Amino acid sequence: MASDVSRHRRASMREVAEKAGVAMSSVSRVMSGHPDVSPAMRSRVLAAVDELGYEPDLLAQSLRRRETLTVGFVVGDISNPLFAEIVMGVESTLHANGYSMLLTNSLGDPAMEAAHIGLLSQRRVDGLVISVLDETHPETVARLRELEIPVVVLDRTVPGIGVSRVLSNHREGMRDAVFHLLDLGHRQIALIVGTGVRPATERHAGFEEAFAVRGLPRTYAIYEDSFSVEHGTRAMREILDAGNATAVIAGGNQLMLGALRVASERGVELGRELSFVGCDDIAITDLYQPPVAVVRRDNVNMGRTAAELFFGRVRDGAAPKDIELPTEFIPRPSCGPVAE
Amino acid sequence: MASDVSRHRRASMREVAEKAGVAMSSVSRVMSGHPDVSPAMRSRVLAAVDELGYEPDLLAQSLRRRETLTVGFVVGDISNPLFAEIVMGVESTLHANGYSMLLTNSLGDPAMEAAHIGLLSQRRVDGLVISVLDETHPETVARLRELEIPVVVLDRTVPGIGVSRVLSNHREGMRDAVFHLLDLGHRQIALIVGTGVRPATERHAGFEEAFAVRGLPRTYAIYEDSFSVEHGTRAMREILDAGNATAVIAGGNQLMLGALRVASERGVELGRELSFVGCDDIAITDLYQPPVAVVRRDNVNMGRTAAELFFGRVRDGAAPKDIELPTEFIPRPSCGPVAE
DNA sequence: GTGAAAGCGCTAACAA
DNA sequence: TTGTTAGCGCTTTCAC
Repeated sequence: MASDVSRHRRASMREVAEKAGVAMSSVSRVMSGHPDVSPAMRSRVLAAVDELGYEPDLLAQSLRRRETLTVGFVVGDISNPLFAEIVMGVESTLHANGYSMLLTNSLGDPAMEAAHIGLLSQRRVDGLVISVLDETHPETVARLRELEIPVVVLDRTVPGIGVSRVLSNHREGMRDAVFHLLDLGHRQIALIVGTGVRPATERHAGFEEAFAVRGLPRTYAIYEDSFSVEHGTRAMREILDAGNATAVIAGGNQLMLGALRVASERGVELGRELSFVGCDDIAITDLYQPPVAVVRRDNVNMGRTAAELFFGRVRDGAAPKDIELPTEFIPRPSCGPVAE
Repeated sequence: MASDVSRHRRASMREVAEKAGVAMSSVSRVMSGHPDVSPAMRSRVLAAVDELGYEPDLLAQSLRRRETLTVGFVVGDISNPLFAEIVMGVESTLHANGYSMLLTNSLGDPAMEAAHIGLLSQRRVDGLVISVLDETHPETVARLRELEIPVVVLDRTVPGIGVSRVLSNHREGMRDAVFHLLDLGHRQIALIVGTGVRPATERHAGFEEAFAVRGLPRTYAIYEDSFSVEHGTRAMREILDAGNATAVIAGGNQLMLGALRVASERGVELGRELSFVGCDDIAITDLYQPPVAVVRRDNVNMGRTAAELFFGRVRDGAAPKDIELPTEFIPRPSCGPVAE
C-alpha cells in the first residue's frame, strides 16, 4: 500500500500534515522522536507517513538544524591500499553513528587538496578527516586553521592549528626492524623512505635511533624522496648497483612495491643474498616468496579511531587530542643472516 | 584583508547584499554568473564578497535549486583494490564536473546495501553508482526501481529496472585464458568462481564456451561459491587434494589471493607443477614468483565511464544505456605446458 | 539591469 | 500536548 503511493512522487512533511489533519510541527515532533507527543497523535501521523511513503528530506533538515551529519574525508590517493582500509574504518564508524562520508581524492596534488577542504567546508560538513599531503603547504594549513569544525589529521604534524590526530608509532616498529637486522649481523643497511611528512620523519628517526641505541657507527645509507613506487625502484637499483648493502628497509608500501619489483627483476634472492623489510602489511607481503617481513599497523583501526576522535569533539565537546596507535615488526623469511 | 575578516564568522549572502548596498537577488546573480548584470554591480558585489570572505552555502543552494551536485556510490567492499580503483575513477570524473561523492560501504551485506540506497536518496543525491551485491535481492531492486534519479550499475544485471550499466567483457578474457591453457596442453582445468552476479556468470560462461568452441569434452571442474578469499583457499585445497587438475583459474582477485596463499603454503611451483590464471591485475600478480597470468581490465576507466554515463543522463538527458569495456588476457610464466 | 517577495522542506521558539 | 510563526541561506519569478 505504502509502495503503491510512494512510487508516484516524494511526499513532503506538509502533505503528511494535511493528510493526518495535524500541524507540520507535530509531524516533525513525531519524526524526530520528541517526547511530548500523545500516542494518538503519534499513530495518526505514522499512518499518514506510511500511506504517503514519506521520508524526511535530510537536506532541508541539515539547513534548518545547522548540521549535516556529514564528514568530509580528503585522501591523497584512494587506490593506495593503506588509505582504502582507513576509509573503511572511517566510513563504518561514521555510518554506525548516523553520519555519512563525502570522499575526495586529491591525486597527490596539494593545491587540489586545499581546494577540497574549501569545497567540503562550503558543503557544510560537520567535520573533516584528512591526511595532509604536505605538512607545510601554506594554503592547506591556512584553510584548516579557518575551519570552524572538528578536524582529525591522520598521521601528520600540522603545526599551529588545533586538530585531533591519530598517529602511528612508526618509530618503535622501525627500531625493532633495525634491531632484528642488526641481530642477524647486518651493518650496511639501506633505508628507502619518503620525506616531508610524519611517517617519513618518524621512520627515519627510528632507523637512526636503533643504531645509536646499540652504540654502532652510522654504517647505513638513506634514500629519501617521494613516497612513490618510482622512488622505490630507483633507490633499489642504486642500492643494488652500489653493492655494499646487505639489508634494505622500504619505509612505505609503495616504496616496498617498487623495491620488490627490482628484486624480482634482478632475481635477487631475499633473505639470502639480501635481507628486506617493508612497511604496511598489504596483500603481497606474505604471498611473496619468501614472505616479506614488515612493520605492520592496523589501518582499519586508524580510520575507526579518527572517526571516534571526531565524535569525541562534536558530541562530548572534548578538546582536540592525539591518539597514538602501535606498530609492530613482523619478522619473516625475507630477513636472514648476513651472507658471507 | 579578506582573510582578516573571514576568520571571524561565515558571512551570508544577506550580509554581502547589505555591505554592497544592493538586493540579495543581485548578489545571487553575480555569484552564479547570470548574464544580466552590469559591470558596476558586478564589481560592487565582488568587493563586498572579498571583504567579507563570503562563500556560498552549497546546502542552501541545493535545497533551493533542487539539486545537490552530489552522487552516491554504494560499494560492497572498499578495501578490495578493484573497488578502490573504481572509486578513484568515479570521484575524479565527478569532481572535474563540479560534483561530490558520498561513499558508503555495505560490508558485503545486502540489507545494509538496501539501507544505504535509501539513505542516499534521503540525502537527495542527484545520482547513484552501485555495484549491487546480490542481483536478486528484492529490497535492493525495489529501492533502485523507486529512485527518480539516474542510476549507474557496475558490472551487474539487475532485471526490470532502467539503469545505465558499465560492463566488463569477462567472457572474452576468460575464453582467451582458457584457450591459452588448452594450447599448452591442459585439459583438466579447474575454475574457482563466485556466484549470483554478472562477473561470475560471465566468467563461468566464457570458461565453458572455450571448451565448446574447441569441441572438447567437459574435462573441467567448477568450484562455485562466494567471491571471498576463503572460498579461494578452500577450493584450491580441494583441487590440490583431488590432484587431477593441471591448471587452475581464479575468477576474481580475492579468490586469486586465497588460491595463491595455498599454493605458497604447499610450495606448489606455478607454471611447472600447476598452471594458474587470476583475474584483475592487482599489485601481487607481477611480483609473485613466477609472475601470475591474469585477465585484466582497466578499473579506473570503469569508474570514469560510470560517472560519464551519469552525466549523459543528467546533462544530456540521454536514455539509460550500457557500455561494455574490454578485458584482456595477459599470459605470464604462471602458465606453462602440462607436466608429464 | 535591479529589487521585492515568495518559498525550497524542515525545525524550534513561543503561545495556547 | 498541539498549533502558529518565523526563519535556515539561497534562487527565481515577477514587477519596475
